[in-house]
Amino acid sequence: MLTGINKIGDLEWEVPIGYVPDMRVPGRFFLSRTLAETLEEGAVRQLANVATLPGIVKHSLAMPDIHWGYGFPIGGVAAFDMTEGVISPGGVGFDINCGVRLITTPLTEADLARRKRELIERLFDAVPTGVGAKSALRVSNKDLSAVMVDGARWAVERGLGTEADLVRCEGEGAMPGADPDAVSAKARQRGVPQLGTLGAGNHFLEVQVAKEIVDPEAAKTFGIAEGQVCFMVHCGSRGLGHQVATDHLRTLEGAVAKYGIRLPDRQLACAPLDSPEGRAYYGGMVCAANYAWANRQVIMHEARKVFAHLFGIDYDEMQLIYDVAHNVAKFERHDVDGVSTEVCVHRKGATRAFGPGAEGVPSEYAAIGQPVIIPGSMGTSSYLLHGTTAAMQKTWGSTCHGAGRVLSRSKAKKEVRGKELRERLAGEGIVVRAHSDTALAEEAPAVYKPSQEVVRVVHEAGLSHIVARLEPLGVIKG
DNA sequence: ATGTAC
Repeated sequence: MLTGINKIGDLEWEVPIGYVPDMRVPGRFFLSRTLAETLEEGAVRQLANVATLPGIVKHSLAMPDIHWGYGFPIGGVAAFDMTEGVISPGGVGFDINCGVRLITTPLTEADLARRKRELIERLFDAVPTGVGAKSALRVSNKDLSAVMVDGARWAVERGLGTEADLVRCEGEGAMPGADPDAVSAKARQRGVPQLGTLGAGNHFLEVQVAKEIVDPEAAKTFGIAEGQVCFMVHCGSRGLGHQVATDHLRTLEGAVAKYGIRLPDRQLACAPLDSPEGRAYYGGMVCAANYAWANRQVIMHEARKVFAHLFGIDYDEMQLIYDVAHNVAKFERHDVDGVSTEVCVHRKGATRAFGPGAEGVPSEYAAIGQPVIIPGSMGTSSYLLHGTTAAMQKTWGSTCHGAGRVLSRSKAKKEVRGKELRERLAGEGIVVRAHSDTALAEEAPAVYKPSQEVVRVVHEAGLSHIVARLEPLGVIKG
């Protein structure tokens, strides 16, 4: 699996120039021997292919949850310079701004005890789930334009959250540069009825307990303590983001020839950052990213109401720790050979992990670094970490995003029985609520790389440091 | 991930 790849550190590997033709920079990825057993040769080739793109700076990177994706590998990170560089939907993913947020409650596991099943049922009723899920919100086309520009703020201004929530979102829950004109009527049509819906696949809303505090100082700063019940929301931009990606891929496939870009794989369709096509994709992508932040904000609001009603606690006692994007391209300033330089960082299945003092980290967290939230697969631990200076130096301030899939959905359906899985998890005290047992089978823990191993690698490689481990108590899924 | 296929 690692033929032609050089080991350059305990957990660090280099894909040399020449691994595929026309590489401009080497590839680098972070992986343990254990994870190397499931490394796909195709994903490494994709990492190398990304290194052929114009304007790529330093390295084509991948995190330990690397696996095969559309064009770029999932777990991939790549930065492009502002003059020669390109922007590529394949480097972001179809689910633009898929991401995670983590919220604390004042409850303990004992407080939930007999009402856990009821809580999960109420959450399942309050948050629409499933592929075609429709929202209870009535969003007009004009509202949608505002959502695409203002992101999470749109929801907060309508009473679906607090100002404090916004400070605790990456980029305060919105990115600049939204261009609603770069979002097609079809994308709008898909987005209007879906704001505040969870979706399907690996998306979830999970009730968890902070089982283990690894870094007490950081935990205190983030406001989380051992034994505390939390909940986590993992979802993205739904049909709107998917449509934005699909629409712009088509125009960018045309742009590749227009700008004379040679690609080893047409799935790497891209355009210069400073081109009409590249700017249009960026503007549309930002709209979808902002929609996703509003989406997670609305879902958190609905879940807070359920907790407040069921347990008689105050809305404000449920504090957002942070919200991270793990599928997005952003303009950021980073050190390039000792010079602070603006680059376009693509993170596809990778989480920003800015370290202490970095610009963009909320002031209350500045001494620690930003919170990094890594969801586990169903029934396995999730992790709260913090960003590091090493990540700033090695990976454009990036770390992993979770457990990569190792078994396809079709294989999972053949090998796992959803009903048995649900019963087994119930035996472990984990209440699962979904529309179908088939949907559960596709998301069985066995079809994912072990998240604790992925997290161990980023922790030991210094790309982010573990603050707390969270165990699932109950989960709602599509 | 996704009105799970143009």
